Amino acid sequence: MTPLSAASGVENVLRILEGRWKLVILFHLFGGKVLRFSDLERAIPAISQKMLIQQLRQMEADGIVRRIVHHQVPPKVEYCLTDWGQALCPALDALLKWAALREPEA
Amino acid sequence: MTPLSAASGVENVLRILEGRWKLVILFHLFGGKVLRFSDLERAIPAISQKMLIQQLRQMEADGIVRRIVHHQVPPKVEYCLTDWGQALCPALDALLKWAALREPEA
DNA sequence: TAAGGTACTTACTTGAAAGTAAGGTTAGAC
DNA sequence: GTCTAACCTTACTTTCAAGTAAGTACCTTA
Repeated sequence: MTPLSAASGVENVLRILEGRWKLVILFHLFGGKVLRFSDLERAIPAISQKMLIQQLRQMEADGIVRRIVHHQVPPKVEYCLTDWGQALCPALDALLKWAALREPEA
Repeated sequence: MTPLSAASGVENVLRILEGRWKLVILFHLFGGKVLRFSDLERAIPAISQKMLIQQLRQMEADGIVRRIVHHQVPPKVEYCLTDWGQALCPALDALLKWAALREPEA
């Protein structure tokens, strides 16, 4: 395993997490929660509809979010994490623990 | 711990890793290696001097890289990871393991 | 004296991500 | 008949990281 291959493996992971709003969305869905589009809008007031859907679509394409459409009028669409998405939790925890290791600066 | 505070904790970590070249540099320095500026240039041929130094400076400011200046002519400057920087290794491993969990697509 | 090695700086350009604002579809409620 | 709710789409602008290219300082060696 060369430095470059290891780096690109991690880069692929970061690319999944890197959108401006993805982590916020992720943490709102952690724990098996199922939320409607409008629930997410309300939960994240600063996000625009365009960004919300853009991030959700990317996360869906990346396989961490599942989109459930109920064919109704008015529309009802729900979002939740896939199993793989849920499995991110411990890895993110490892990052937080690492951050906590930092020595307080002088 | 709200979804927003957890997300921003992780965002702070990602900000440290997010530069275009930081992970490559990081993996070149993992394992206690000490490299000169020119060693890194040679190890990462695609990087420009400007980017190399920019990323190194940011990593130094973030506390994951240590810069050692030897006052000589021609100049000699060495870079290595801080203890905290080394401690990133298991956390990045957790991300790689998560990536490996992904089910092969149908 | 001039050529070269090392570690930078500086000025300018480019491109992708994010933000802003407005429009579109559908069907039942009034 | 037009209003509203819910979930988007589209067009345009802004911002910021990254890329390119050239220059600088310093002493040494030929």
